[in-house]
Amino acid sequence: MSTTLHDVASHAGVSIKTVSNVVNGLGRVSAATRERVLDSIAQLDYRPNLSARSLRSGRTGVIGLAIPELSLAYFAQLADAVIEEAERRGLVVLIEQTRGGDRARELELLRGPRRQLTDGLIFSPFGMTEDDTALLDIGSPLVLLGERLPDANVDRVTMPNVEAGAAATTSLLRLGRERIAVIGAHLDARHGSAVLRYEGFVEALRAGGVELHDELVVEVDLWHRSNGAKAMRELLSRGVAFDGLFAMNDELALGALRVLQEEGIDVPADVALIGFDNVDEGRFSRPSLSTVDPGRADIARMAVDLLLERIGGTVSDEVAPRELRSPFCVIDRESTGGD
Amino acid sequence: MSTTLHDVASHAGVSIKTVSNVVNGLGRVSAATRERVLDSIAQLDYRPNLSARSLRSGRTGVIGLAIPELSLAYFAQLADAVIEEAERRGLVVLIEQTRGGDRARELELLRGPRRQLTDGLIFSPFGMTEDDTALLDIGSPLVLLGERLPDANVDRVTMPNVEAGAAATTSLLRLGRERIAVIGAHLDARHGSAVLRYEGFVEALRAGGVELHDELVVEVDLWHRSNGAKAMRELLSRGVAFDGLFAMNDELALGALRVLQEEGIDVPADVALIGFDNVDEGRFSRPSLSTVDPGRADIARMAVDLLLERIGGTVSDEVAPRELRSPFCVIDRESTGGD
DNA sequence: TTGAAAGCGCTAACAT
DNA sequence: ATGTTAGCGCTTTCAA
Repeated sequence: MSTTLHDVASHAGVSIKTVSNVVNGLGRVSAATRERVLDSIAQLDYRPNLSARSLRSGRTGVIGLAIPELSLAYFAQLADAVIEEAERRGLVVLIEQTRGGDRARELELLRGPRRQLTDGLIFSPFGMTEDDTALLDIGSPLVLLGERLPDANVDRVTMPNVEAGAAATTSLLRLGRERIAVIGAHLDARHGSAVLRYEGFVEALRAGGVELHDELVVEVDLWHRSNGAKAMRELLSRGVAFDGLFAMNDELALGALRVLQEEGIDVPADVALIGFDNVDEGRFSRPSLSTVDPGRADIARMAVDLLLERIGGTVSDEVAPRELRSPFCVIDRESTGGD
Repeated sequence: MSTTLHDVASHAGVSIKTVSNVVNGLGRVSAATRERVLDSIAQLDYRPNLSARSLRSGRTGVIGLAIPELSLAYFAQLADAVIEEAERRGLVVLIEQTRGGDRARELELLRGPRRQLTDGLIFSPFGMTEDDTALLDIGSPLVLLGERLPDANVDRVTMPNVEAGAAATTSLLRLGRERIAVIGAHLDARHGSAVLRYEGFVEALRAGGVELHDELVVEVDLWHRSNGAKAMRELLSRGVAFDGLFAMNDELALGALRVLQEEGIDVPADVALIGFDNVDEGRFSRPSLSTVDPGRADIARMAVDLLLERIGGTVSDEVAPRELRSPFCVIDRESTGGD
C-alpha cells in the first residue's frame, strides 16, 4: 500500500486538506505547517495518486498524438518534437498509429474509450473522408495536423503547402530545368498535402512559363521509400526525358534517388532533385538531398499550444476554430547543385 | 456531464452491479437483461470512466516505453513494434525520451510521478551506471532492453550482441578482407551493446586469424549519422589502409558511407561495409547496406510479454528475473557485394 | 489558517 | 441472477 494524503496528514498532525494545499501550492498555509507537511511528505515518500486526481479533476495530464506511422522518419521526428514540447509543459504523450489510410482505425481512435485517457488529441488524419468530417466533433479538445478535412470545425496547424510546393519547384526552374517530373501526386484527391503541393508545382511551372507534361506526373499512394523507388521505375519505363524531379516527400525522394543511381543517371547533373520534409537522412545521402523544411518544431509547439488553450479553457469553446501555419524554407543541398 | 453506470442502471431498470457485469463480461446475467443493458448503453452512449476504473483497480492499461530518442530510426521502429504489440493486448503506450545518455533524466523517469500513469515500464537504459543499479528497484513491473546494468535484478530482453558482432565481422572476413575497421566502439565502457559487439568483432578476427589494428578502431559516443561521418573522417585522416568496415549501427554506417563516397572510395570494391540494426533506410541507400537484423518484432513481443506477466501476476514477484534473447540474422546487401 | 465531509465513477465483497 | 454498499485517494465546498 502506498502512502496517501491521509497518512501524511496524520503523520504531520494536520488535516488532509492542509496537506492537499501544500502539495498543490494552493490556499494559505503558515510557513511552519508547510514545513512540517513537506517534511512528512519526504519522510513517507508520498506521491500523489494520479488516478484519483484525474477522477476528481477530470484531467489526466496526458495528450494523445495520432499519426499514420512512427516508422516514417517525418512522423517519428514530429512525435519527438511533440513529446518535447509537451514535457516542457508537464504533460506526457500517448502515441497512436493509424497505419496509413485506415479509415476505420481512425474513427475508432477518435471515439474509442482510449480518448478518455487523454485530455486532448493531436491528430494527423489520412484515411477519413470529407463525409466523416462531422465525426470529428468528439467533445474533447482536438487539433488537426495538415489540410485534410478542410471543413472541420476544429483548430488546426498546417504549413503553406501550395507556396512550399511552388518554392520547391521554382528552385528547380531556377537551375534552368524545363522538363520537371513530380512523384507522389494524388490526382483524384480533393484535399491533403499531395493536392496542395501539386497545386504549387503547377503554379510554379506556369509562372515560370514551363509546360506541364502529364507523362512526368507519377501518382503514389503511400509516401514510403519503396514506393519512391517504384515510382521512379515507372517514370523511367515511360521513356520520357526529364531533368528535374520534385518528390513530395523525402522518403519518396530517397527511394527515387536510389533508382536513378542504379540507372547511371547523375543527380544533379542529369536530374536535379528536391524532396520535402527535411528529414535527417537527407543530410547524409549522396548527393545530399535538397528539401523543404516544414518547421517541425514550430508545428509541434503550435499544436500543443492550441490544444492546451482549449484544455485549459483559456480559449472557450465558443471561439471559432483557429488555423496556424508554420513557416517553411527551402534547403538547397547537393541534389540541386547546392553544397 | 457524461453518462455513468448509474445512469445506465436506472435507464435499464437494473442495478449498477448488473451493468458493471455486462460491461466487463463478468458474472452471470440473463440474456434478456444483458440485451436491455446493452441497449441502454448504446442509447446513452455510455463509456466507462477510465480514471475511476484505474483508481479502483489499480491498473491503468498503459505501459511506458523509455528510449533514448525517437528520431533515431532504430528506436522509432522499435516503438512502432511495441505499440503494435501492446495494442494487440488492448494496451496503450506512453513514450518517454531519455535523450542520449542523460543519467539524471533516466533516474527521474524511473521514479517520477509519471510512473503512476503506467502499469509497467519497458526501459532502454543508456546513461545510468552500475552504481545506479539499485535504483531500478522501483516496485512496479520493469523490463530492460539491452545489456546495460547487467546486475540488475530485473526481467530483460537482449540480443546476442557478441555473436551478432562476430557474425557481422565474419561476413567481412569471408570476402577476404583482412584490414577491418570498426566504428562506434566504447573502449572504456564495461557494458552495453558497444562493448559486446566489439567483443564479437575481436573474437571473429581472432577466429579468422586476422590481426586487430588499434588504429582501425574508432570510438563514437552517440551512434548518430553525423557521428558516423565524423568517425569516418577521423579514420581517413589517420592514413591507415582498410578494406572492411563494421559500423556498430546503421546510422553510423550510413554517415560513414557518405564520407567514403565523397572521398571516391568504392563500396564494396575498396571497402566492404556492414552495419547493424536493419533500419529501413539501408535497403535504399546506394549501395544498399548490409546489416544485422536484431529481430525488432521479436524484441517488442518478448518485452511486452515479460511485462504483462509481471503486471498480471501470472509470474509472481518471487520468480527470478528472466532474460530473453531475440534471434538475429545477417543480411547481405550490396555494401558487402550481395544484392 | 485549518478541519470535516461529500462525492468523482467504478469494482468487488457480500447479501439476497 | 441480481442488488447493496464500502471504499479507491483525491479535490473542494463549507464551516470553524
